[in-house]
Amino acid sequence: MSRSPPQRKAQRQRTILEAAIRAFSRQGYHGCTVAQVAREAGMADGTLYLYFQGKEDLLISAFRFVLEGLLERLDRATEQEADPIARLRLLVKLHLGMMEADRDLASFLQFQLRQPDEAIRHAIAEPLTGYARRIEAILDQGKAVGTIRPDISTRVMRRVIFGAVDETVSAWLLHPESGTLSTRAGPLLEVLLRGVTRPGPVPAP
Amino acid sequence: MSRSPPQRKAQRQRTILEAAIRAFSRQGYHGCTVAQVAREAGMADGTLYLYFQGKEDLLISAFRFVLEGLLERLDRATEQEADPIARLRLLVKLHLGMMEADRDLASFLQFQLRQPDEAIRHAIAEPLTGYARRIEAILDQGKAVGTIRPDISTRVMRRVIFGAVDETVSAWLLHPESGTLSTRAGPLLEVLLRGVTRPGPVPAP
Amino acid sequence: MSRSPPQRKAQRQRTILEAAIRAFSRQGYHGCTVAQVAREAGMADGTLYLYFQGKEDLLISAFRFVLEGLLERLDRATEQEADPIARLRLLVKLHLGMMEADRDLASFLQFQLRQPDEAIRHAIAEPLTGYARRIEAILDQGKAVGTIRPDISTRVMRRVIFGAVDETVSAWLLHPESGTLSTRAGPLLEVLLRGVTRPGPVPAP
Amino acid sequence: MSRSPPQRKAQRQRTILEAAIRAFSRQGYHGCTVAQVAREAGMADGTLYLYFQGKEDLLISAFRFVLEGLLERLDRATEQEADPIARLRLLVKLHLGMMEADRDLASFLQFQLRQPDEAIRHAIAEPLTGYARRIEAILDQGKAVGTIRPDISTRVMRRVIFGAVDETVSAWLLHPESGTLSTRAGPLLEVLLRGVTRPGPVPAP
DNA sequence: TATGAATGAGTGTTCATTCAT
DNA sequence: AATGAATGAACACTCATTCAT
Repeated sequence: MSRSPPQRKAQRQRTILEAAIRAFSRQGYHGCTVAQVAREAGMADGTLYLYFQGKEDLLISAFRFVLEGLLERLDRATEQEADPIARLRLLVKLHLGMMEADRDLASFLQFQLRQPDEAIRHAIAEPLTGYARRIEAILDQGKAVGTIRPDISTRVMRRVIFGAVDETVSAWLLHPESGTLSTRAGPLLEVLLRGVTRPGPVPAP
Repeated sequence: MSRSPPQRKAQRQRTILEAAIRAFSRQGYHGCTVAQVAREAGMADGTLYLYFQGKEDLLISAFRFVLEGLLERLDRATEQEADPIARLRLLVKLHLGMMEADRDLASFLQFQLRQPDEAIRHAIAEPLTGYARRIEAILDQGKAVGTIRPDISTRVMRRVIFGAVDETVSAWLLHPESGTLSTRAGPLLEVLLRGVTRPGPVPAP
Repeated sequence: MSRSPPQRKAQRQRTILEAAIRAFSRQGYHGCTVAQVAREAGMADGTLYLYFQGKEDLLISAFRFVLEGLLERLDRATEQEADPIARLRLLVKLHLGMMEADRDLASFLQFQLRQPDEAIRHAIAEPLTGYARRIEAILDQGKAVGTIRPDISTRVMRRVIFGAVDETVSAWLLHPESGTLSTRAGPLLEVLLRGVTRPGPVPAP
Repeated sequence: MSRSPPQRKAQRQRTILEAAIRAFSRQGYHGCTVAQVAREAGMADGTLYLYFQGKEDLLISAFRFVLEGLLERLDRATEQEADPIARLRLLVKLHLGMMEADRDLASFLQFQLRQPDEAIRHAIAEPLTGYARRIEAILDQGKAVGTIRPDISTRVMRRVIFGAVDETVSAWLLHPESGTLSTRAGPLLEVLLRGVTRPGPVPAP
């Protein structure tokens, strides 16, 4: 039974985006031709242009598709958990788990996301901000209940968390032989939560 | 008085690399033509090829040039300091300070470094590893003297530190209006050293 | 009440041709897509191909349609008039009047007719020749009754007349602000009939 | 002996323009690829772009090149002649002679000049106006000395002359078998000067 | 009969690289 | 050593045409 037209169009777009993610992650946005994406999607070159404005639109749409998918899954998974620390644990574990489950997607996100092109950066700013807000909401909640330290700006902590997770994924992609990704969640969280120093009086700056 | 030939050649290469860094940081590696780099360096297109193999060699050489310069300055500045925690503080402050002092260089490093091209990644792996080793050396030293916690793998902690610093610089580049970079060193280090949680018994996972 | 099939088909073709004339006149044959013609005609792209072989056939058919319509109307209007000079006056006035009445059509004829493509030229040669024959018939008739000078080849005179009218229409299309087209018929005819020189002995060549 | 750089550049541009005129005249602007023009000029595709902005600039530049060349030669030839009628004769004869001498150039002018594209039309308007001004100057001069009739607007007469010459050239290009072009100047001028009617009282409209 | 999604050949243009001067 | 004119391979994108529905 064939789907109704709008569903068919959405399905087609999804097929193309998934092909684009695979192609871009393997060869990079600039190292990849539109023809290769089309071939990966099993279509003719021209067909892509029925669904996307051009190559750049393909990249931007792929980012939004991926990021929004991640956010949605994170939200669904963390909404049950009330405790901020537990939510943070969940978020990091899920993030690492999803990256490990789809290596193409992870590679796409880690290595294609930092495009120097202003237009691209602007277009993906919103979903990225969405991710940052999730972390900050957890931290603020933790401050409210007293489990997150109040003396540090939420934004600074968010950057540490985001940067640490990001770097962990990148390192795993570059050296996959060094082990699984999801098992790194534990130690990573331990450092994020308690710092690198042995408990005791902090040395003065 | 003209310099001796080898010095003259090195000087010329340096001029070209600095031009390349400016050009790449502004327009991105792929958004930039060799002709633009040549113009920025005040030479003819063909001249670049007397000093570098091609565009890619230019990028790789620029990375090495920048990274080795950074490492050298970090080494010179931290060699005096014996205490691991103090050295870590110094390293982070210096890193942020150098990025703030040369925005083109910072932009170049943050946004051009993650190239999906395998050849490029391979070529810059060595100096990047050098940076990682500096951090790990400090951490190991700290473990030895007992100020760094021994229960977490050095590599995991290094990734957290590197990722956090990296993300902090990126955020500053994307939102320069939000303040100076070097003043962020204090809170950032505080989080890295002590974690995001309020001191007390850690909640069980 | 629906028409009989052949009439319906002819009606449909006419709709398409009129749409093509509008579209081609506005954007030019090469600046216009088949999709635009279809949209102008209120049909799907593919439908055009049920009535015409392709884009070129559309152009050629449009030319024949327009030229044959013009000829028919000219014939109907001039058949009553017996005097050659009067018929020539009528023909020029009608031509200008028809162009003025349908600017799209005029634009189409003036700017699309001279196609460098050999196949197109060949295909529209016949109706164009028909127009030339009308003028020549009038001139020959004038020669017969003695009002047109016999010392000049009919073909040369026909070219002067055709060229002058053609240029007048073109100039009006390019500079519509300079006035109405039909009022130019009088002076134009005066020049064609009596020349640009003040009456008197012609200067020797 | 090699020429100095500016001469070399101008020479190169000229080579390209002459190749473009040949290619466009044979296949039409739209039926011709940039690669074909390059091949005709004996260069690589990319070389054209060192001298012209693109295909459209090539067309516009070719028009200006041709028209300015024609005007210059017309001016040089007619400047000696003082009598307006004689100058008009000269102008028409020269025009036909130049067209006959270079069939590619004639074909290019007659069939490519009427481009529906607004930008192209605008760009070639100026040299075309120059040609019109030459004719009008002669006519006004004739009115002043009394050999051109004063009762008809100069502009109307100019259009008749221009249109008649234009149509004569076009007809010769389309039917080259019907004879030489320059011998048509005499009868053509006779009609333009004295009209198509046998001398005598003009029939009332 | 009518549709419009899909096709894929075709083209203007860019740009890294070379090499004669 | 330095130049910069010349090259030509490569690529994003268009659009006339087809055909399954």
